[in-house]
Order: sequence, then structure tokens, then C-alpha cells
Amino acid sequence: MSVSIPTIKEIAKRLNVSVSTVSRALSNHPRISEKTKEAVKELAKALHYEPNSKAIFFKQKKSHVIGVIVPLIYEDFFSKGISGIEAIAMDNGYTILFGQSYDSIEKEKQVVDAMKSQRVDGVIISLSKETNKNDHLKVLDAYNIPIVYFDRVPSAANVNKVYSNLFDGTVQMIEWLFKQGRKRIAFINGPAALIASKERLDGYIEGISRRKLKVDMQMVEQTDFSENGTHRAIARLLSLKKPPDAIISFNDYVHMDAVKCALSKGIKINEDILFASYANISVNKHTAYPPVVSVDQFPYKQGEAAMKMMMDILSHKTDGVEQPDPDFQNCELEALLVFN
Amino acid sequence: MSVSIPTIKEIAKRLNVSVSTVSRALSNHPRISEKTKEAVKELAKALHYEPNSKAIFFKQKKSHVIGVIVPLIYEDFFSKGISGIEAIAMDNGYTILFGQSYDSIEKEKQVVDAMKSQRVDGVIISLSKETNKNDHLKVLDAYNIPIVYFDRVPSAANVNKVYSNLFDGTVQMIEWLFKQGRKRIAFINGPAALIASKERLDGYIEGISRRKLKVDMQMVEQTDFSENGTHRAIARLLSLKKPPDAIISFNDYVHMDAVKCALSKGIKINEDILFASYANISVNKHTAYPPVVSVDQFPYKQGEAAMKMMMDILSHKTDGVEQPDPDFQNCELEALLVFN
DNA sequence: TTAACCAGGTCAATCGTTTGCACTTTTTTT
DNA sequence: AAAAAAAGTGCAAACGATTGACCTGGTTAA
Repeated sequence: MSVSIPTIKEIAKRLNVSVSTVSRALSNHPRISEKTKEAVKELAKALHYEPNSKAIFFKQKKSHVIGVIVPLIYEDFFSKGISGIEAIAMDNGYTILFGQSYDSIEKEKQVVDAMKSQRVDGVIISLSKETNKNDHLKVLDAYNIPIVYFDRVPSAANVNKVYSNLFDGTVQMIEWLFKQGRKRIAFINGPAALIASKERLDGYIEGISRRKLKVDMQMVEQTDFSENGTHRAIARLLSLKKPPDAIISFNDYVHMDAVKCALSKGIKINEDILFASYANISVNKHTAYPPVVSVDQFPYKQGEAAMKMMMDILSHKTDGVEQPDPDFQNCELEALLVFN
Repeated sequence: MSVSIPTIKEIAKRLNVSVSTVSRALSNHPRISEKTKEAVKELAKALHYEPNSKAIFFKQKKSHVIGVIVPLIYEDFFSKGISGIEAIAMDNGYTILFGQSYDSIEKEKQVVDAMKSQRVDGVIISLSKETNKNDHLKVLDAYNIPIVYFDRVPSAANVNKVYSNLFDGTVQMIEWLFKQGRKRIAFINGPAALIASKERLDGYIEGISRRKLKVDMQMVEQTDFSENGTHRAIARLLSLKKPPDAIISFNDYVHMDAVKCALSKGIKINEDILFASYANISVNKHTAYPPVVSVDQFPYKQGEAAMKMMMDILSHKTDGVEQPDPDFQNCELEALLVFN
């Protein structure tokens, strides 16, 4: 089975040259003659030599590994985000070290520590729910590990971040619903504590106001994301004297629960009431009642953008030297409407 | 910003002892006096010293990193599997290096190479679709990197693998449907080339036969997983003189498409026809028409089992020494019925 | 008294690779 | 033909931590 793994030493010995010559030959150093280079490369290939990245990265203080931390990988949004991150990483010869926070700060810290101890070159993170602080990530500073925040970003300005503009997307969605002739647009928001809720609500208010209509808070409900919570919200909306003719759900899960409840009350989905949502799961196209319109945040693209930003930061890092004035990057992607 | 990262050397210098003393003090070596140990540990804490795993792993030829390769992370099944893997890894001080094959052998090779070059301690892999060979993983042997196959396992016996028994699960599902009084049970299978299709079909045939009924291949349809493919299958089943009173779909995606189509033909879901499926997505509980019964493969548990197996293999690996007779582990988990 | 022993350390090699510097040969320039 | 430049290599240190072998000074047993 496992014969000893070939090293640069082995090649040097067999060719009767020094290890430094081999090292330089393999990296195409100009001071090495073509003849020697060829001999070395040939033998390297014959032995299936592969540089030991552990040793190299140890020496160069680089790992070519990026840590990626998300709250929950089985949320479609994040798994797609990771895919985008991974694609760009691969293209650049980087690999991904992976961790989940399960929306717990405690776990998040733990994962961050693991990443630190593995000496990743950088960390891309989507903060755990309800967190917009990033103190527990300060430890990475000491190790000079850059951080790119992704989607769930801290509010502070002095960080690198990639996120999408839900505000504009929401305004657009309402504009579109108006164009379909809907005037009583209801909104099932998430818990008020979430930044994501505030963003959406602000967009909702702006969208409604822009049409010179007054905002009716009767039309704004709230859910804790449980099926019951959503059912209560829907039930109240449907029991209004003037029930809505369009309902925007916080996300696709809420949307599905909303539809389920509305169906049971005999509502004709997307006829009596148009259902809209924020796209975050991909099964919609398979379900019987997808939302007619969604605000899509393009998680894959966001992932790509985050990794590109990371690559950029890493390439500008003057190795080992103190950064005089780190420029923080801010990438706001547009959220767009998609129709089913 | 980044002051230099503390090393063992730094501690030694400040305490005027040798690096070896520091190293031993930190690892609680009996030869070091309590006094020295305490002094060292105290300073280490004060400086926020953290061992450089790159250096350690380089020296010890261990990385404490496990490579995990799955076809598609945004398939619920795999993201849950990864979560299970990650949980056990965390508990054991391991981290996960992550890669997707996108069901392409080419990509799979690429990822395997990346893992190899990162010198992971082991690889857990779910093979890309339609592959049950593992030749391209042989390269890992040369580096003595153990492999645990997960869910999509090769048919060869001399490998470590974890998978679930779909055959039994399918038989059980049919038994249950019979108990509900259903006698005309149809089955929408996947492409014949897939092992997963064969497993299910075998279970189906066994389940039907066990009730001393003859298997009617009219009741077995096939889909290529496209919405149209599934619609065609459903359409044909519904147009039979004796249409089915139960339909088992290959998976939840197929199930949703099937329901969508059946609805449009006026079928009362789960009344006229009971719908069953193989659980692989978690949104089912939110959808309006979940399958009444599913065969669940418990991906999270499978992930845990795979990682535990890996830990076991790693702990039995007599470091550096040639393994005389590697014992291959085989873990077949039971797939169980779940009801909605 | 002297060898034997022990506690508590230190030394130095090692892992695989990179890289600045020094050292030979050539080749070129004067 | 001598000096200078260029080309091609080798030496050895370095990265951070581990570890077997080797000191040192004191206590104990013979």
C-alpha cells in the first residue's frame, strides 16, 4: 500500500543535486538551467511528486484555505451562497473550511476558534440571527485574518461586507403588485428584532407611500415563523372587513404556511389574493402554489461577490507588513424581482 | 493592529527557559516541575498563546481536518448529512474541508486533488450520480488517506461505507399502504441507470410480492426528474382503466410535481389517491400536500455514523506503520417510515 | 566516599520547503 | 590576458513545535 510519499529531498538525492535546486527548478526560477529544470520536472512527474502544502503554508504563513461560517447550511439561501463562494475559491486555488453556527453565538465563537487554530487565510461569515455585533470576531484581528461579512452583516461601517438591498426590492415588488391592480397589500413580517424585518418593513412603507396611499398598519402582521404564528397572522388578515388582495410573506416558508392556511379557508390562491414572497428556497417551482412574484437576493451571486472580495483583500495584503489604512469594502447587490 | 502572534519561543524567551521546557510544560509532561508549568501556562494565557496547528500538523503529519465531498450541498439530504458529520467532527476537534462534485466526475477528481494537496486526514464522500466506481479516489491511497463512503457508496466490498437500507424501507412502506386498504399501488421510479432506482424497485417488487399479489409493471412508471417527465408519468397512471389508489414517488421533488399534476386533473390528494415518497427535503411540513408517509433515510444520523467511523479508523491507524490487514467497516442504517 | 539515582532541565534534530547569500565556473568585456 | 559580469548551484537558516538524548546538581544507599 502506501509507499513513502515523495518529497523534494528524494528528488534531490536521486538527481544528485541540492534540495534548493530542486525547489527552484520546480518553481521555474530563472537561475536554474533549462537542462536541470527539465530533469527535475521529469523525475517529479515520474514519482508523482506533490508539494506538501502543509510545509509550504507553514513556511509561507499561508494556508490557501478560507473559513466559511453560516448559521444553517440547510437553508437554501446559505447552501447556495456557499456554492458561489466555493466556485470562486476553486478558481483561485483555495479550499473551504466549513462551519455552522446554528444561530448560536456560543457555537459561532467555537467555530471561529477552530478556524483561527487552523490558521485560515480569511473568514467569510454570515452572522447568527439577531446578532449584528461582531466583537467575538475581534480575535481574528490578532492573527491578521481578514473577515468578509456576508448577507447578515454588522451595522458598523469599518468592515468588509456583501449584502443585498432588500429595501429597493420590496419597493419594486409593491410597485409591481400595484400595476396588477392590487391596492390592499398586506405584509406578514418576521419578529421586529430582526434587521431583516426592519429592512422589509421600511421597503414596504416606502413602497406604499410612494403611491401616495396611506400606510395601514392593520395590513401588517407578524409571525414568529412557526406554522401557528403564520396561521394566526393570515386568519386575522382574512377576517378584516376589507381583506387584502395581495399578501407579501417574509419568506418562502412563511409563504407556504400562509398558502396552506388560505387554502383551508377556500381562498383561490393567486386569484382572489396574489401571494408574493422573498425567494429563499428552490423547491418553489415544484410546489402547487408558488408566489407569483418574489424578491430574489441571488445568494449564489452574493457568495461569489464575497469570495471575490476576499481574494482582492488577500492579494492586497502586503505580507507581514503592517497595513497603514485598511480600506473597507462594501458591496451592495441589487435584489431583483422574479416571476413564477 | 496585528502584533506578532505569540509563539512558544516568545514564551521561552520571556521566562528564560528553553522552548522544549515550554512545550513540555504546556503538554503537562511529568518531568517539568509544577512551578515551571504554572508559570508557563500563566504567561501563555496572558499572551493569548495558541499553538500553530500548521506547525504541529506539519510535524506530526496530521491535520485534524477531514475532507467532505458531496454532489450538491443544496440538496437537503446532503446538507443534513454534512451537519451530522460536522457535529461529530467538532466534538472530536476536527474541522471540515468542504467540496462539491456537482455530480460530475471531473469536478470530483478536482476536489479530491485539492483535499489531497491539503493533506486532509481522511475523506468522507458521497459519490457523484451514476458513479459507483471509485478508481479516481485511489490517489488517496498513496497518501494513506482513509475514505469513508456515504450514502452513494461503491458496490465493492473492500471499502468503508455508511448507507441506509432503502429496500426494507420500501417494503415497509408498501405494507403500510396495504394496511390502509390500498391495493393498486403505483410507483414512479427514477432513471434505471441509478442504483437508487434499482434499490427502490427491488423493494417495491418484494413488498408487492410479499402480499401474494402479482407485480403489475403497468403500475411502474419512470421519470427523468424533470417536471414534464413526471407529468407524463402521472398522466399515464391516471389514464389506466384501473388507476392507482396510491402513488409512491421516487423522492419529494417528484412527489411535488406529481401532486401538482394530479391536482390539475381534479384528483383529491391523499383521499382518492394516497401519496407516498422518500423523504429528502424538509419543506414538506410547510407544503399544502405532503406525502402521507415517507421512507426517511435520516441523513443527519448517517452523517454522524460516517464521521464516527472515520474517527474510529483514524484512531486505529498505527501512525506511519504499514497496516497489515485493513478491516473495512460497513454500516447499514435502517430507513424508517415517517408520517405527516 | 563514591557510585547510583532522580528530579528538572536543556540541546539539537526533525518535519518539507523556501530563499538570501556565497561559491564556482563560464562567458564576456576591456 | 586579466578583470568583471553572468550563470548555475549549493549551503544553511528559517518557519513553530515536538521529542529522544543528554546534562547538572543534589540526595540517598552501600
